[in-house]
Amino acid sequence: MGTVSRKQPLYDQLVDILRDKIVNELKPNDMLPSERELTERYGLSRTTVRLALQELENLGLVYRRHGKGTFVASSGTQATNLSQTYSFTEQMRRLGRVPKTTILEFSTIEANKYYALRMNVHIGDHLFKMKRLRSADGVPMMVERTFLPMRNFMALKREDLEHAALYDVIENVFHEKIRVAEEEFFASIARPEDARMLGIGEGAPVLDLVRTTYNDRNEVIEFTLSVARADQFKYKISHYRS
Amino acid sequence: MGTVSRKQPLYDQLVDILRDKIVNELKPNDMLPSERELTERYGLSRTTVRLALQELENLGLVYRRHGKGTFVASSGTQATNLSQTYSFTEQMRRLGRVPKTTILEFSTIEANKYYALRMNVHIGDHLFKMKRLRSADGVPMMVERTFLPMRNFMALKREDLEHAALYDVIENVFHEKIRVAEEEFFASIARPEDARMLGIGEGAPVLDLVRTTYNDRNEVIEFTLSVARADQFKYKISHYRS
DNA sequence: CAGTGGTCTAGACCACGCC
DNA sequence: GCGTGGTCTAGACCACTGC
Repeated sequence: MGTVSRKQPLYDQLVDILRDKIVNELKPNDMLPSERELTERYGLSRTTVRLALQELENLGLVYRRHGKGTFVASSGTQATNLSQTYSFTEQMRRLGRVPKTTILEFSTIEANKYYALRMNVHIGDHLFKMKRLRSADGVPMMVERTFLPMRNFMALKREDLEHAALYDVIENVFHEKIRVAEEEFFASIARPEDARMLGIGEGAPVLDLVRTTYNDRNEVIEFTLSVARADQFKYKISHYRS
Repeated sequence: MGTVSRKQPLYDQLVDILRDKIVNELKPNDMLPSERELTERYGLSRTTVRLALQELENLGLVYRRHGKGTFVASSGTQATNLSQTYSFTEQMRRLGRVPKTTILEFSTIEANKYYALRMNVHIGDHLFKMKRLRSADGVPMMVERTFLPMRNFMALKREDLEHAALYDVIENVFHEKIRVAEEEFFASIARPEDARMLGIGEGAPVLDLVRTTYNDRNEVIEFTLSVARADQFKYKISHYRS
């Protein structure tokens, strides 16, 4: 492929190249080069090019039209769009609020069947476990239970997290490159323990979130179960018709 | 492929075959036949088999593990990936469930300030208003309150919607081309009226959705407020680190 | 080691949109 | 007609898992 190395799959490298172009050079509804042109320009097979384009489509960055081409998706309106970022600290700063994180618990456990499956590790593998309360402008916003595989974060100490964002520690202290985070969420009602910490009533609506974060070798480096106050979190998504 | 016809792509037909097996014969964490075995059994190339498996993975029906195999995903509620969701009817069909829509109400109203703002029309403009109950396999799933601008759907009758999906009517009967749908959602708890219709308790968790649909001239052609059972809907998105 | 999914190639033909 | 994305083949080698 000439301009790229081989530590990542070729289609992933192409995703990065095109994502850069989309973000920095192109406008919504601009057309991308055709698949055959990308094939030629980067010396790839069409299969590989299409893999990359499909990933960009899954990410919502482009839409494809049979017979016409592949186009940059419109970013789908900003405002309270929480789907563009996944760091609580970053989100709150962007909204002009002052974030605060209180570490309620920090320990190590061994993965049971559930965690082994979700984090793609073996049963019995060691994990860091932490519980954190996140607030903004002094108002409790969400409770997070986070699990990290010890193999990647051997030297992690509670103090590391007292004054830095988790993602900063992951990237700057442990040099793990975060590539993608998958997030699932569904409505629920507050369990008593969570309700107390969030300052809401038992049975108040909450949004449950499950986040899995991968590094550039496709290993799970973070698994977090969050409970967020429903009155503080709203998501926004755009989908394109094909 | 022998056992199948050619009206659908081969990988889609394989999706149907495997989805049937998953739903009717297999249990969570059961292993599916290997890709090479499927290749041989159905006379397909591995590329086509992998396309089908990827679709099943996107639908949340299976998960894949490098070096081990492809397995049936657990959980009764399949995660619905927002970035590829279109209509309720299509979504349920893709999951192999039988969708049904009951029209509870059909009338016309004049837009008040709120609807005028959300739908980008003038106060007093005429709107169709309908309330629909959506079910899958006989289980109530969500209640939708939908508003359509009369200017685009003059001849719309209740009967049009009795046996066709709203989006089909919009596109095929009124020739409005849907370009994009924006969706906002947040956790809530069931209001008494909705709880009754959905067959859940008052105060049970629900997901509130607000959807705005645009045609290719960027006019709002649909505005819908939905209330979905939390135990039936789960959403999934991916974030990229840049 | 054998068996699994993951990546990749170099083609082919089909279906769609548009001039 | 021509350029676009959509489907599909028949291979190849790599990377991971588990015995």
